[in-house]
Order: sequence, then C-alpha cells, then structure tokens
Amino acid sequence: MKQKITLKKIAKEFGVSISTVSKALKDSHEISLELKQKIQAFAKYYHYKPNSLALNLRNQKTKTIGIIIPEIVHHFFTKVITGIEKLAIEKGYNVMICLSNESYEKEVLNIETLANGIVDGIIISVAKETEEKENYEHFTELINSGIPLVMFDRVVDEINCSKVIADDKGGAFLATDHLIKNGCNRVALITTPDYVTVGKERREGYISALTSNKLVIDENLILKIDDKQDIEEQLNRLLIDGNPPDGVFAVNEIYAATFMKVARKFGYNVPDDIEVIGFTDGLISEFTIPSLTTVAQHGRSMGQKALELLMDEIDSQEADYQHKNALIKTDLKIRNSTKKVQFQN
Amino acid sequence: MKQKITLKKIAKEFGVSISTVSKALKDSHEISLELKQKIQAFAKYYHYKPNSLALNLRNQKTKTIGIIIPEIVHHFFTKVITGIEKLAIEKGYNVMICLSNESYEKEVLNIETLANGIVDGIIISVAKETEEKENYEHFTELINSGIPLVMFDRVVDEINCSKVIADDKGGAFLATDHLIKNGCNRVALITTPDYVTVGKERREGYISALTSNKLVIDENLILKIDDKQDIEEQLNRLLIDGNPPDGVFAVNEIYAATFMKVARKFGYNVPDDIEVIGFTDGLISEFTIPSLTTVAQHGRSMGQKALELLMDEIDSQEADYQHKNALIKTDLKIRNSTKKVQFQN
DNA sequence: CTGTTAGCGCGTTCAG
DNA sequence: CTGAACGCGCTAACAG
Repeated sequence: MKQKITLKKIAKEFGVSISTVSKALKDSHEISLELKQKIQAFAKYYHYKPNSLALNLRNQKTKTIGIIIPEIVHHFFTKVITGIEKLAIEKGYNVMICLSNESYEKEVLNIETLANGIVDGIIISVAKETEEKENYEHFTELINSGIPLVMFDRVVDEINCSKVIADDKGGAFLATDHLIKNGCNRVALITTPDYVTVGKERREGYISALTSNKLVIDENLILKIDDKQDIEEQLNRLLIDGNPPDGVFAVNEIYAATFMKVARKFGYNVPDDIEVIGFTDGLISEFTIPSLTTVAQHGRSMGQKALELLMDEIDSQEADYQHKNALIKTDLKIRNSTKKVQFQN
Repeated sequence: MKQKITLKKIAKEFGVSISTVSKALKDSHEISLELKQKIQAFAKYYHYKPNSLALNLRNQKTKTIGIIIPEIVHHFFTKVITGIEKLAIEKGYNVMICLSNESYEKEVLNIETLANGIVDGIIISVAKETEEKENYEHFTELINSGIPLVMFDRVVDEINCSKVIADDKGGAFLATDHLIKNGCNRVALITTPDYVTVGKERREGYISALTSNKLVIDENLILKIDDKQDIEEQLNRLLIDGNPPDGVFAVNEIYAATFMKVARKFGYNVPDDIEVIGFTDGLISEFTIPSLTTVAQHGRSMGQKALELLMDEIDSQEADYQHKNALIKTDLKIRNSTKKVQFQN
C-alpha cells in the first residue's frame, strides 16, 4: 500500500523546505536550475500530483459541478448529462451526479451536501414531489449562499436563477397541429397530473393547437395518468366506450408506446384508425411497431446550454448577475405512427 | 451573497476560541451548559455545517465513492448505478459518476482525478478501448496507491481486485438451450467483437448449449457486429441467402430488436419462423412487437453487490485484503418473441 | 536562490 | 471550564 507522495515528503527527501519544492515544481525562476531538474525528475518518477482536497480548500473552489436529477433510468436525463459532461470536461470541470428519486427530502439532502464546499455550481431538474409541495426554500438558501444554480426541464418560475427548458408548449402545438392537419378531429391528450410543470406546458400547447384549428376542447379526451397506478388500465378509459380518439398526443414515450399496445389490444390500427405522437427523446420509439412519431427534445443541447449558463455565472462573479433563460427548440421526428399524407383534406 | 458560516465566525461572534465552539457543537462535557446551548442555538439558526473539504483533508477520507462507466445512455448501467446509489446513501456515502465514453484515455484521466483524494474507493466497468488495448497499468497503479477498486460487468481477469459479474455464460446457455428445446436447430448468435469480455462469455455459453444438445457449431451462424458500421446492413447477412436461422440469440437488446425489424422486412415472422432472445436489462424489450424474450441481468443487484464488496474492503483496512468475486444469477424473462410450447418435439 | 510564515476550516491533544 | 497549538497539503507573500 504505497503512500501518496506529497510536497512534504519530497522536501524531506532533498533536505529542502516545502515551499522550495512547490516552487521548483512550478518551474519558478527563483529556484536553481539544477535543483529544479532534480526535483522535477523525482516528482515525475513518483507520479506526484497535488492533492486536490488541499487545493480546493485553499482556493475555495473545486472545479466540479453537481447535477441533481430525479431519475437516472431515463433516457432524456442521460442525454442531458452527456451534454453537460462533454462541455464540462472541455472546461476542466468534473461532474458529480446525484439522484433525488423524485423525493423532496432527498433533493434537499443532495443540495445540502453539494453546497457544502464540494461543488462550484449546481444544475438541477427538480423532483416531482418538490413541485407538488411547492417548497422551494432549499433553492433560495442555496442561491443566498452564493452557489450558482441552473435549472433545466423541470424548473420553478419563482426562483431567480438561470433556466433552460425545451420548448414544451411549441412542441406540443407542433404535434397536435400535425395530427389535426393529418385529418384528426378527435385528438386526445395523455398527460401527467397538473403539478408537473412540463405537463402543464405541453397541455397548453395542445389546447392552443386545438383552438387555433377551431376545434373544441373535450375534457373527456384529456387523460391524466397517475404513475403509481397501472398505466394500461387507465388508458383503457380512452377506448372502452367505443368512441375512440382518432389522434393521440402523449406527453412522454412510455404513455405513447403503452397506448399503442392498448389500442392494438382493442383492435385499432395505428396509424390507420388512430395516429399517435409522443413527446420524448427516448430509445423506445424506434423499436415499437409502428415506430413512434415523436417530438424530439434535444436533451444533449439542453445539457450543454445549462452548463454554458452555469459557467457564465461562475466566471462572472458579479454580485448582481443577470440570470438568463434559454429555450431549446423542439421538432417533430416523423415515424410510422402517423400517416404520411399531410394536407390531404 | 451570504458568506458561509464557519467555526471561526461563530467564535468571533461569542468572543471565544474556535476550539471552544467546536467542542460546544459536539456537546462536549468540557463546555458549560449555558454556553453550549447558546452556541448550538446560534449555529442551528445559521445552518452551520462543517466544511467537508476541511474535514476530508483532516480525516484523509471523503465518504464518497466514484463510479466510472463507459456510457450512461444505457439502461443496464443506470440500473447498476441505482443499485449502488441506494446502498451508498444508506451507508452515508456519496456517489460520483464519471463517464469514460468507452475511451481508454478518458478512463485513465477519470481514475487519476478520482484517485487524487476525492474518493475513498472506485467502482468501474472498463471501457471497450481499454479491453482492446489490454493496457491495465492505471488499474494496478490505483490499487498500489491504496484505493480500493471493484470491477463489474466488464472486468479484467489480470487485475487483483474484487469483481462482480453477471452469469453471462449461464445466461447465454439458458437462452440458447431454451431455443433448442423449443425446436430450433439452426440457432444464430449475434455478438460483439472478440475483445469484449462479456461477448466472449456469452459466446461460450452459446457454444456449450449447442454441444450439450449435440448440435454442430456453424460459423456462418455467428455474426460479430461492428458498432461503428450500420447494424441493419450487417444483420442482413444472416437472412440474405435464403437459408435463415430458426432461432437467434443476441448478446444485447439493440441487436435483438434490430434483428426483429430486419427479419420482418425479409418477410419472416417472429416467433413462428424465427425465435429471438436478447441478453439485456433494457427498456425496449417490453415495447417491441412481439415483445422480446430476454436474459435478465439484474443490474440493480450487481450495483448493490459491487458496493458491498467495496465497503467491505474500505472498512477492513488490512494490507492483505482478500478480494472477493460475485456472480449474479441471470434468468430468462419469457415474452412473445419465443414460442410458448416447450418440450414439444 | 532558499526558507519562514500565514492561512484555507476543522478536530484533537494538551495546558492552563 | 476554556484556549493555544498542531497537522491535514498546498500556495503566496515576505524575509533572508
């Protein structure tokens, strides 16, 4: 168990002081060439590396940024992380990922530990439970303590920090509008409970598309899924009364793919009887039959943008930093769960 | 921008020394009850928290463990992480995730930074490129420097550390045997290039199942996929000559799902013409049509086991720690890409 | 050219 | 009951 090599040990080895070694290793002009070379060679041989703990303590910064996400088993979040990570490395930062598991308490805990001197900034997508409780003190405290915070995807308006979100509303509009243009006039929405912010946005896009196409909003066609219950069963309701929708927009991939399964069970054909679009950046869409038309979220871009904003704030340490918001464009990825025929009439 | 509260500041506030405050906060009997109460109340009010950097520096440990994985956009790895994380939190450890992106260089870099005093131990699944290069110095150095290392899934035999792997061979045997028992006698294997260790294991299981069923190994039925090229095109080869396999075992979900797509394009029906099994712990399998029969890997259990072994090594700081290996059972998750009729003859 | 000192924040002796 | 001193590893200002 080889011990770590430190300045102190090198100093002892050469019978010089610690600071001499430190300077020698930084190639300071104050040190004689001969001594420098010897020390540098020695250090290299033993793979000397400054202890980052000590450095961090001294510099009061850590060159690592923290990411808090609700769930890692989720393709969208992993994409975002990939985006963050890539850029972070380029900028010489390390990345630390924490999971809140959608729990308020764990989110608070994560923030507390991260804030405790181990990261220079935090990127977060807030937990469902936090959105539900509307309890945001931990965010304000974090910000007050001087640690930059950037929110992405699931953001909270009340908090004054930089934010990056996908154009949820626009994407939902795009999808719904596409269905209508394809000839659907009974377009259903499969969504989350109200407290989930992205769900709300997507719902607004859906409604706006309906109204702008002069269709009425039929509450019977709006289904809010409770994740804690069986999803298939809840989806049945849309089909069981023999008066099915002819188009379906689901706010995520799982809902969309599961709906297709259920529809098939009821004997409906997708896309001939019912066209389906999902909102997602997932893996499943390509492998369902028919493959699923989706609203692409561009998770990687979101991650990159989030890191950019965070860096911007970290670098410009002005007390009155002006927080920025970014909207990541979404677009339709047409696959086979919708008909190709547009503008048919 | 509220400054962080430290022992020093509290001490100044009360006109006492730093160590007095420190003791007061730990409820030491050396401090008068009155003073203790005042200080504790004050600290609580200002959310005093010991700076972990300083603590780590002092204690020479960090209570965080590092995870290095090749790719995060991969359901199996996220499952493993979930498993690690859950147990880690319980044990009071934090988790830091780094991505190697399958690159040798990034893996080395990750290890170097993590080893540099920021983690107490590392759990890794090695990058493909590292396996290819067979360059393992960074691992031996890490171990020599006294930081416990545990490998999972993609492990390297030559390195003396604890390891946890899925029973790849057994799972492959199970799958292949199942196909044969179902009546297949031309079972194909879709696998990775040779240097990927898990691929090799699974291949062995496949071959062992064939021989134990007295079937000959037909190299034409073994297809090694190069991920850098178009997968569908490579899969065509299995079907293009009009003499297709009647069973297919793929070493991962993507290969399996993609094969089903290709087979369908060639007019073959799964499972009637060709039965398919994939090795995986993924999301896609449930949503393909037909849903995919798989060998379940139990990623979460692997993660948990890996952390257990790591903790075991960290706790027992004996110089001659005896490294342990764990084999995580795999089992068949029967879905609809295989026929239900077993023992038919 | 080299060494001393101080300080980052903390906990632990050891003296008083 | 309280405080001074030390050490974790490092750097920077200041002496010599």
